[in-house]
Amino acid sequence: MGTGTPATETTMTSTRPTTRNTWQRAAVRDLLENSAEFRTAQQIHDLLKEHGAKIGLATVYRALQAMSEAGEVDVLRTVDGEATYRHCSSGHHHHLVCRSCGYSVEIAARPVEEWANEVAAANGFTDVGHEVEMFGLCAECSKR
Amino acid sequence: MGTGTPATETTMTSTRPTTRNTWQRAAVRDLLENSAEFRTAQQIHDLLKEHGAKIGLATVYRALQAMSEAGEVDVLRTVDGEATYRHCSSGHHHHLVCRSCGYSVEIAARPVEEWANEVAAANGFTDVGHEVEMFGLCAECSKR
DNA sequence: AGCTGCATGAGAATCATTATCATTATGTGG
DNA sequence: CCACATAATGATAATGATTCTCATGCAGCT
Ligand SMILES: [Zn+2]
Ligand SMILES: [Zn+2]
Ligand SMILES: [Zn+2]
Ligand SMILES: [Zn+2]
Repeated sequence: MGTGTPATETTMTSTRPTTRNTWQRAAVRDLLENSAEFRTAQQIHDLLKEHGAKIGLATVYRALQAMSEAGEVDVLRTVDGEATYRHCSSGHHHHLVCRSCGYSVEIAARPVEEWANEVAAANGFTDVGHEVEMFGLCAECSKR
Repeated sequence: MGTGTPATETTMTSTRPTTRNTWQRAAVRDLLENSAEFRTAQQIHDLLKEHGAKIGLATVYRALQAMSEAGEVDVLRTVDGEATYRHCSSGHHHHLVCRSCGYSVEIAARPVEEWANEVAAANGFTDVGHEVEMFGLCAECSKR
């Protein structure tokens, strides 16, 4: 996987990622950083509006896209294909998600990582990645 | 949630799922059983038409939906949320999929199953299931 | 303050999937 | 073999999420 490098060089002044700081993106980021649940773009949009933010839906989508490309958020698909986003710690990890309330826990899976690589190699595959997600009922939701 | 139970009882004769055998469904089933790749509904539709079958796209979707509910095929989502289908052996298993040609291999993961259960229990989760899929380049596609 | 260009927002446009609904044909029973 | 009840089909409209368009706005810099 290559790293996207914007090549907008004019002279030799600034080589910044040319990404601007708008309150809209900050709002999306803040909301995600204060939630332990996976949410859809539309849910996020609704929540922001409830908080009085006058932000467009397209902007939310763009912010989420940018953040996911930057590795700031993880994306999961619901059974019917909807994308859900959650702020996540950097680095490789997986999730244990409550299928009732959306609460999720990040989990490391050292043994699985190795197993995955072995299986891949044994089948002649290269450049292999994997997706491991677990769904269940959290302790809270189990008490019902 | 909940299990859909067709309640079309007339007298007390047959409680069959009242599912009819049409050549269209047979065609979809046949095509899938002769392929080791995950395909989208539209790809399947195209392939069928190329084979001279005069079948509607909606019918393909319905056939796939029925088959997946019956556990005859597995469904995977591409990164952009498209559903792909493949005929699969019955029983729990996972996949190693080529992200270039779609070729895939079924894999058992005994160790992973146990690991998953442990992690789930350790976090107080119940009724836990998991999704484990691996994506890479198959031996063939790697030679390029 | 003045510029430049990415970002925003409202709505149109896509695209996959589902719903309609009139028509066809499967499975059954006579 | 024929008639019937009805699930299945197919052409098309509808839905819903995500992306694109483009005129206007604003962040970053001089
Ligand atoms: Zn919960
Ligand atoms: Zn991993
Ligand atoms: Zn391949
Ligand atoms: Zn498993």
